Amino acid sequence: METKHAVTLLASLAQEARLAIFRSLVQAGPDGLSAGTLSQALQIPNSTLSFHLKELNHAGMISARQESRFIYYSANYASMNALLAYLTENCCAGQAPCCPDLQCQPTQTKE
Amino acid sequence: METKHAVTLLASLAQEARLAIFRSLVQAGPDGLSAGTLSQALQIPNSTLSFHLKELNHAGMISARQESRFIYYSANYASMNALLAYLTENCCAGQAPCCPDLQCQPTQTKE
DNA sequence: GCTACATTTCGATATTTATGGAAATATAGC
DNA sequence: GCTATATTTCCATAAATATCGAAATGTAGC
Repeated sequence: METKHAVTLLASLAQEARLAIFRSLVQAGPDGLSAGTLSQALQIPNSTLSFHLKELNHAGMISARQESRFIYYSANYASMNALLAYLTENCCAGQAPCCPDLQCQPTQTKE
Repeated sequence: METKHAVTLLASLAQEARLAIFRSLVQAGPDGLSAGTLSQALQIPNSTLSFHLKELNHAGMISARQESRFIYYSANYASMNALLAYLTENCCAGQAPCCPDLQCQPTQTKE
């Protein structure tokens, strides 16, 4: 992953409303939730929510699909994984287990 | 973890220079690197670097320790783990394996 | 094509964040 | 306490981001 992309992904999550949106979608699973459902559940005005959904979608953190008059948003698990792997990449220069706290064991750098 | 703290942690990483700093520290391991070493390695002016180190430190993403005239900064692995766990918490409402892509298997919500 | 509903875009404003030179502060050896 | 070095604070400026009402756009059923 490129650094700039990682920054974009992180920035898309580094905002209270957007983090709440993303976590709701993570918990909702692959089917996701409609914009209206999110607006109601999180008590965010439509225009504000739309702005944040656009940020997350543009970053690639979530996906959108149209279904009837609704637009369903869902978490992009692949992006989340790539981000987590990037953050822990080459931890301690590969000298495991120097970071015993790490629950995740992402693969070493591949590119 | 509280939402606001998670946002602070994410925001501390959502900046190109800071992400580079953090990843350098992750790779350096528990001993960390001095401010001067980072400044030189990443080609960041001292004042700018100091600003970013403060941000990371204040967020709790890194730690600082004085040693002689140098200040060594190191990645806070516990914070990173907590953040990763928070992001994937209660994924798909616990209906594994609905998100087969997830490499990480963080514990379910505990609080 | 009219109506109803879902969602986004526009626009103006307020707030936060990033940058880096110069000056200030801290630490240590002599 | 003087000198050298490491790091931070101060400051002014520039740039990016968040908010949300009102208006516009899409979608579908009749």
